[in-house]
Amino acid sequence: MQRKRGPSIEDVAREAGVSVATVSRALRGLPNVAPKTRARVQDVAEGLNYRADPSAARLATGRTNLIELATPTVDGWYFSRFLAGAIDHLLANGYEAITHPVSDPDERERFLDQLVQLEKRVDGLIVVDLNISEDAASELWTAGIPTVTAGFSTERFPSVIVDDYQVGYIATQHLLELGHRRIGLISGEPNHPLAFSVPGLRLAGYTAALAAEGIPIDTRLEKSGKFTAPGGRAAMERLLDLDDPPTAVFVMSDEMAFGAWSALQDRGLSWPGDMAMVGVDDHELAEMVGLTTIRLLPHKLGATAAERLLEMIDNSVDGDAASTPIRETAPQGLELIKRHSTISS
Amino acid sequence: MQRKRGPSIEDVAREAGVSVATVSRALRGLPNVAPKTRARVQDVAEGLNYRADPSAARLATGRTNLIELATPTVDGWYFSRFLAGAIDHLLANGYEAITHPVSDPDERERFLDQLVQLEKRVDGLIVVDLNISEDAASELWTAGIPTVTAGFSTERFPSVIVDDYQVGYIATQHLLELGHRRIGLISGEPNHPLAFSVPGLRLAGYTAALAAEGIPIDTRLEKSGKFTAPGGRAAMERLLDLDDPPTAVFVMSDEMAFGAWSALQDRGLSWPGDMAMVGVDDHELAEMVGLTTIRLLPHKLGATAAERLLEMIDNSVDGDAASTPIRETAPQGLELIKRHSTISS
DNA sequence: AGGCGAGCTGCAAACGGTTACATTCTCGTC
DNA sequence: GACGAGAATGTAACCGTTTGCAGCTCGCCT
Repeated sequence: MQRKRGPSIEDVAREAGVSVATVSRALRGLPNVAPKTRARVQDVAEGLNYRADPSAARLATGRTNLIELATPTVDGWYFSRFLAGAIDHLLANGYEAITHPVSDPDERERFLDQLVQLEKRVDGLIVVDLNISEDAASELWTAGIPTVTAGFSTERFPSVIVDDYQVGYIATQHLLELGHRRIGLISGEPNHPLAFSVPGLRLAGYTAALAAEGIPIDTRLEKSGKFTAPGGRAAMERLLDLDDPPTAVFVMSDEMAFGAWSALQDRGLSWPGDMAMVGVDDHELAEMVGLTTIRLLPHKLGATAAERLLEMIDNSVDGDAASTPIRETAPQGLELIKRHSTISS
Repeated sequence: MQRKRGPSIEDVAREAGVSVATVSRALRGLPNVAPKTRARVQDVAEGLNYRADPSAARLATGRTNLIELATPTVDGWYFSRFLAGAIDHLLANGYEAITHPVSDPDERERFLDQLVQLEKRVDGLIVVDLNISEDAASELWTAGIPTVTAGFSTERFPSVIVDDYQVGYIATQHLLELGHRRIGLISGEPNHPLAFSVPGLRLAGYTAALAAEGIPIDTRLEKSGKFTAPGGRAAMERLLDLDDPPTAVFVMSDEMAFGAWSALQDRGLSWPGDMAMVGVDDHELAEMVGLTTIRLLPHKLGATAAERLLEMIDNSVDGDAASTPIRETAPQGLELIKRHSTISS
């Protein structure tokens, strides 16, 4: 039960009175085609409503012009912007993007198992925050799948990462500079099966900043939850329920921070007086509610990742001269945006 | 300069001592293959690290197992959730999703021009809120590209839509019932080049609800801006700058409403006393700030659109018996979620 | 006039699967 | 032991491009 097939290159060739080779060359804009021939071929193709079948071209060339983008979700604030940045860049360079959310542990398992299946399906792969093991990376490598990772890095592939340790450090240091000494932490799930390293690194930065001031770590001030507003809200409630709540808190994402903020509201508390807060991301709404945060610009990160990937693909064409993998850290730098959640107006 | 090619089906056939046809059948799980033969083939394939080339299969079968998803953006709250819902459904049914953001007018022009190019590239298309003309739809139809539209509808293709007229009506009616008589409107760009019909329909509902109460329309109370928080904020500021601002406002999206809310905050105003507000979407944060809103569940809409598309594809296989296109309105109904932005606690 | 190279074009072999149709087994049955 | 049906397998055409190589045509130079 085949789909109806349209005209093929052969039909165009016949109609135009040339060979299929010439049609192919003419339509793809290759040189060595007489201008009038090209024009005639184009006219015929137009008239016949001819459209080349990419599957056939892919089979012949071995290139698909498809890039796979794997992210934990497609609808989180951070990831959707990362995707937007990456896709824009890909589209501008003649590639199409296959987006592949890998949310729960099961899916992740399946995804990792079948990673290498991507071999002939796509020209390249961008993996965001889904830490793949070095073993899996090796498989990808030997399978010859150009890959760029974001949010984590492997031995052989280029990566685009945020210095999450610095994120934690800078945020915490800011609170310390304001005189806070009891600083809480609202973390994304640290040992989530997706095992992305972001929470761990930010925690390390937070811890180090405290240690640098000689402040003992009190793990009761560390709460975690999902990387969402409700997650942040629940975590903040648990902090507020403590006998001796912190005076400030570092929240690992703005969305969590919004949730945390609403927990404050519910109890009639406000920032920065009752609780200073710094988030991460610089969500559009952060400015609206006056949340101090660290700007990450995921859109730009995505674009950079795509850029690196395309470079990698271009280079792998001539000679497998795979130079040392670039680990590109926060191409845009980290910017702390100070607002009312830490500094009273 | 070809990419390195892996083992082909022929290599497997030789090694396993069978024909390529048998390998093909064995690996795809077709019947009429002796169990032991199948096992041997699988072993050999495994040992050789064989992976079928989808391009070849696509060429032979004419099916790509690819679906294109075109949306105005990939990172808006509504669209990213729509995509998530659609992609989940597609993935679960063996399809991959190509996401294609079409944001600015130029891109839209290009997209519409090349719509028909999708013919042999994908098995189906979902177009969200990018009103395509009936002409373009006809082209798609004659090109035989199974399509489902969302957010708008065309003559021949199934569509999944929200009753945006009702959205406007219900929201406004709610405000009327609370006794408001001067009700403002904060709209998404009504004559945005993307020309999606959402703002227009919601406006019509708003207008009708007012008319039903015999309230004259005051267009000075209608402001519009981008479908974002800053857009909503700016619009609200212009409303507040009026000599005689409204006592309530219907805002066409929650994100805009958040911006509008922050404009209130800036002036020391609060809802529902100074300004009652109802939004649309039921964004996660709506609950946190207590925003009354109309729940849309884009995730479910996306899933439904994908479902309809796959049905359409399955049906078009046997007989072109294209039954009358289904126009499916808000499969989940419209729910008004009442919160503090309209009803004091 | 003959030679030569550049510019165009064509031929035909891949690329790697799928599948209609033909062929060969394998048994149970009479 | 011949027969026949159905299961298992093989043969080969086909899907629609790309591209290396060869051949042809001209104009220009000597």
